[in-house]
Amino acid sequence: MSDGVPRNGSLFGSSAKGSADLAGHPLVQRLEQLAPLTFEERRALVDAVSVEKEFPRGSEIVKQGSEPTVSCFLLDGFAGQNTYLSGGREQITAIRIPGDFVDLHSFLLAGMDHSIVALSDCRVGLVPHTNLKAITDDHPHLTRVLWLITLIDGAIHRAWVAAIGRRTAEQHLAHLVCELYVRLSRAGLVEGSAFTLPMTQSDMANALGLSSVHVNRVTMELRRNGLISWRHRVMEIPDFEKLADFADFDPTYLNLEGKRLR
Amino acid sequence: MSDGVPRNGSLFGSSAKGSADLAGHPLVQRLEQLAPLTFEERRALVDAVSVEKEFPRGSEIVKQGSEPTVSCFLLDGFAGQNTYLSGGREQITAIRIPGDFVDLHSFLLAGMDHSIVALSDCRVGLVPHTNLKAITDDHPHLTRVLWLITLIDGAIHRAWVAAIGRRTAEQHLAHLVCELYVRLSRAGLVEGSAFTLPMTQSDMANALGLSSVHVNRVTMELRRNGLISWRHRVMEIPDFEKLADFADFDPTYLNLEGKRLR
DNA sequence: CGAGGTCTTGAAGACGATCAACAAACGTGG
DNA sequence: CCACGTTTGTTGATCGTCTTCAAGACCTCG
Repeated sequence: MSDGVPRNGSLFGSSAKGSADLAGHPLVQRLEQLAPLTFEERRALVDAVSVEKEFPRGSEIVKQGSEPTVSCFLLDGFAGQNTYLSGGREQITAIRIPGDFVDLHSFLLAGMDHSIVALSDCRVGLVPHTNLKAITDDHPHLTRVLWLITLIDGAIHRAWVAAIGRRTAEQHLAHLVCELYVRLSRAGLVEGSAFTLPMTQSDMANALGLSSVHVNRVTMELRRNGLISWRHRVMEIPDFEKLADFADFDPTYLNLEGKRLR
Repeated sequence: MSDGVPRNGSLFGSSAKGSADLAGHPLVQRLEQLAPLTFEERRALVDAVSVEKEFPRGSEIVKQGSEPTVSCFLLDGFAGQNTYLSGGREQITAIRIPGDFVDLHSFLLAGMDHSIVALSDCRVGLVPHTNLKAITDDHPHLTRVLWLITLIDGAIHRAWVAAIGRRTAEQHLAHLVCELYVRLSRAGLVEGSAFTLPMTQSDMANALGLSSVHVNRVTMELRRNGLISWRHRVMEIPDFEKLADFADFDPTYLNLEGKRLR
């Protein structure tokens, strides 16, 4: 955790709130997309958030090698899970969007194997690990839903390994755009067929394991073929089916279907 | 779950066992490398295993697209998490060794986004999801350890994304060998500086996202430089430090350190 | 209006894929 | 134990994708 601006006064920070509000909390909304929660579970979840913090674009929200005692929930903005290698090489291993529990895994993992970097200005809710510990002691169902969140992260990683290993650069970019489109849809952040994508082509290159020059060329090729239009931080997808088809995109791994967890 | 030979009579299958035995169960051993367990927790874990099954090399232990009601624990042999794409392309996203809880994630995930394929003859213990459900209802600490196992899997996936995206083929192969060396050491499967690796160069190619021809060339280059000798299913590492250095291998992600979870 | 970041384009070269052929190892049955 | 077929490993030649380096155009924001 580095140079963010501490902030209090979250709309949902206090325990003295009515029950109606709880369903509107971004954390509750996200988890209830996976499984319904009881009032007590919502309460426990909302109360687990301690403070909010803001991070300017480019800043490190969590540092590789550190051992955090809180986990971050992304309220606003895009962030990247960034692994730094020797020789200045870096690789983004996941893109985090509003509503994502960015580093829930740091609750149990010993040390951070990657950084969390703000890809745009970010607003983050902090959840102390002690609170997560309490939740796992008292709320088995809620624990399973939290666990599930990290399992979906794992599935996304697998999809990335397959994409980077066996798809062409063009297909890979298309696949990532499909993934973001579906996830942002779920988060209510797609308007029509377009969404705001604050990442630069160079950020994208770090996510795809390519050079920024090649991302540029591949982007232009996809534009030429009418699969995407990506300009001025706006990604537009004229025909999602066509793009998904080209990318060989199968959304199974995003776990949209759900499963009875209670 | 396909054509395996069902088998009963596990040494630890019955509930009527003495307490001393439990610590020797491979499942217990694996979890206790991460955190100590109470007697009740060991009991619950061992009792969760229903039957054992065997799978010949090349067979599918779990099928992509299926919705398993049991999870598999690998007692013996090597298995690969294999993602199949269109056009016959395939990518291994993780290598499973004896002691690994191969598809624990299928407990909560809706459908399998990948297959589990036997890379050698395998012996597997089956754990019904209903039993895992019971564990998560009654044993918070044990639940956290199981969760942690899947989080380490996620960390391995991240390391693979970084390796495949930003390392040269030579470094990548070296990195994978380092990973296997460390994990097999923990499982007590390294003798001296060598271990049995039942995978073919072609399997390795599927894990590295390369062609088998190139894996062969890279292997020979590493041999020429004295970093590995890999022949007849035996991988030998004359100087692990040297190999780790070359591969830019940092074992943090394997979570060897541990953390207080109780 | 100017400066720094981002995008675009070109040219050259490295890395890895593909195709093809052969050698070595393995396993299976006679 | 050997013969034979199959799988796995090895090598060469050629091709394509993506990288690197370099320079210029375009934005955006102070």
